[in-house]
Amino acid sequence: MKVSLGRLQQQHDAVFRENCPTRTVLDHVMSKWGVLVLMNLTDGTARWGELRRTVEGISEKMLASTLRTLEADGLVVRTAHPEVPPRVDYALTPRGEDLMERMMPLMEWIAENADDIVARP
Amino acid sequence: MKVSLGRLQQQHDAVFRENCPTRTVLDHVMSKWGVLVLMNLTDGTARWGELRRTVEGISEKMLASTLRTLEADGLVVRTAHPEVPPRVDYALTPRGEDLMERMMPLMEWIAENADDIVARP
DNA sequence: CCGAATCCTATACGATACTG
DNA sequence: CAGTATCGTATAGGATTCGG
Repeated sequence: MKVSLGRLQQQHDAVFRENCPTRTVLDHVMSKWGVLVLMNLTDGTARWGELRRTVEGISEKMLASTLRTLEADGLVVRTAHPEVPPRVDYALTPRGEDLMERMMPLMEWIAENADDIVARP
Repeated sequence: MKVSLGRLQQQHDAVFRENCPTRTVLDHVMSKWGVLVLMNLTDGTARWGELRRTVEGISEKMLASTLRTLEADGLVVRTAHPEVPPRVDYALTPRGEDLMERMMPLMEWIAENADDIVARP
């Protein structure tokens, strides 16, 4: 079966040019930690420490940096509660949820096929 | 709207554990160059030099390494023609096409929203 | 509890040159 | 044409400490 590029095909040239904004978004969203953080927000709001534990292996530095990037992109929203001790939680924005709707089928496929792919001869 | 993790939800813990094969596949497939190479194979076979030009900005080293990884994962197949001068082309395997069917909607969304995301205040 | 700041390391990546 | 080999750099990323 042939998958068509459709209107992604730009002229008859490179698909995403070097300074195309798509490259930037791609690097944010498809980054090592970006995907995992987004995934862990698909089932609702999560606190900082929660993400820290749930996204196994992430360092505080990378969590902070990833969240800031995603927030700047308008995919994630940060809410700080004026309490002591401080409580901050993160959630997907509508745009973030929109994105994740397209990403979930992909993630499911990867989850289903990962064992086969990694364990090949 | 709420997007559910469905059967991706493993127990009630981390979504993809640290040594989960999914992490590996994720790093291959969602890598900076992996996506772009795969994209450029969705509309059919391409030769090495073709990819080199089409995937704008990729170095020979990264193209080679990316292709080898994707081939090892069984997502891309390499065909060398015994000619002079040599001709080699790359194409998606059935598994690769299967993957790209899930990835295309995501890429289309990103392409459509990239400008908005990058140009925010 | 939620981060920011600092320091340090590994490796991803690019540029170039070379070969069957 | 289709790569491999080598070298050098930039950046991602980890570990730790500190502050609000």
